[in-house]
Amino acid sequence: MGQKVGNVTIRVRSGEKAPPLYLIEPELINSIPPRRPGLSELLSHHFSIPPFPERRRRRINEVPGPSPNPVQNFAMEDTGGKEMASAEASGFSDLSDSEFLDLEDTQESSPSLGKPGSSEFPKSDKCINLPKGKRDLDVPSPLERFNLKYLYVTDLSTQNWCEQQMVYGKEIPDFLTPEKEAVLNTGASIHLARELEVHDLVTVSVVTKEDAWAVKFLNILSMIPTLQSEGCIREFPVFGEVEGVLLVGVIDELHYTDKGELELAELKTRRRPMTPLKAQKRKDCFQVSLYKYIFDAMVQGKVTPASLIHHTKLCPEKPLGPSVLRHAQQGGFSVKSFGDLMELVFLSLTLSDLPVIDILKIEYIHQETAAVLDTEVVTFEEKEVKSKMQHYMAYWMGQREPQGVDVEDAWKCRTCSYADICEWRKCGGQCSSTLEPQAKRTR
DNA sequence: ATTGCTCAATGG
Repeated sequence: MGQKVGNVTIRVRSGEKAPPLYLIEPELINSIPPRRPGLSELLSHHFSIPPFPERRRRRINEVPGPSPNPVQNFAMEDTGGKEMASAEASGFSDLSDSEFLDLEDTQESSPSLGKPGSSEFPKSDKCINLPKGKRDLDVPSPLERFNLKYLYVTDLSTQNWCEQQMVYGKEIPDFLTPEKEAVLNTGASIHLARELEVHDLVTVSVVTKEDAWAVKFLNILSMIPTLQSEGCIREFPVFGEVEGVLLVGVIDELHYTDKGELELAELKTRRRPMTPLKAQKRKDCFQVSLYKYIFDAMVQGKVTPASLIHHTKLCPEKPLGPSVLRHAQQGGFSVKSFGDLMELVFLSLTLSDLPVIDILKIEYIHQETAAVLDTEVVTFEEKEVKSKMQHYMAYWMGQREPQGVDVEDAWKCRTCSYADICEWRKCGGQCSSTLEPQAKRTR
């Protein structure tokens, strides 16, 4: 059950000596160029580059599945796994509570991140009278119901597309048509190829959650200097508290422009050579806006180790696993515990003279031809983004029921796996069965 | 789906 042993990927700058072990789906192997040329060249080869035998690996946790993986197998340290499991099961352990006493710092230093009243994390069952949002305390919030300690950025952008669909996706595993799956795989493959243009990937076996996060931290530590020396970095991890909920994500690409502005570039690949619809753009704009919001908070010191620990229930004292430790030392970081590394990341983020993100750019390209279909430069509207986030988080905190799409967006249901069972649709879209008749839309 | 019950994203 709880054994989370697995592998995660670490980003290694090109030119390192560590023999790169690429984590690639077998079917993606052909898409990996031998000398990492640009995307267009890659695509022109129609994914027919000879495979690299040593790269034959799947991307992530290889464990489950009928056929035993030839490559991996992390020695499964049961102790680690079970410790975690029990810690998680208890939800809010007294132990972790005691470590959050200095959370005031977080709050004080983060006026814009997390709203004022957000110190009211569900403190065990002590929050008998939660005034806000008239939430029924007998009913667990969606966050609790799904056992989520944090959300992904893409959870929120999916929520922007259709909240009801996102909810169904959490409840029921999505059923994808082969066509849809192929589109997603191609998209993932293109993104992977682009990532490999700027760095190699190496596997690191992890035993604990702390290890997995440590790898994320190592990636941040190695990417910041690259970025600051005018390099382009891809797949930069971000995390931070937003409206009382921890949001976790990965920025596609960051680089400085000729003018010295820090630009976020998000690539969206499309099956058909059409410009994206408004709804698609709206969702993608929201996604990159969230990235900026979180990244800015990180470099401004508003994302503290304490807040991360608070949400994730990670244990700073936990020693790093051998594999992770090896890579840390290889990177020149003299750290022993997970907490050490976390502090180092905090310092690196805040003391590297990283600016906030100046430009948000989204590029839509055709999967088959790599033709640019559209380029969107997003204006970051903080107020708007924030109010959207509040709206979405209100659902997660159990302060309101989920909503489906508005009538004019009903076309989205055409490709939705849950259309047949969708309660929102059954109610004719606007009426929400259990809610007061507030058919007014908020968007 | 690939795999989750947390190592996010892939697209419509």
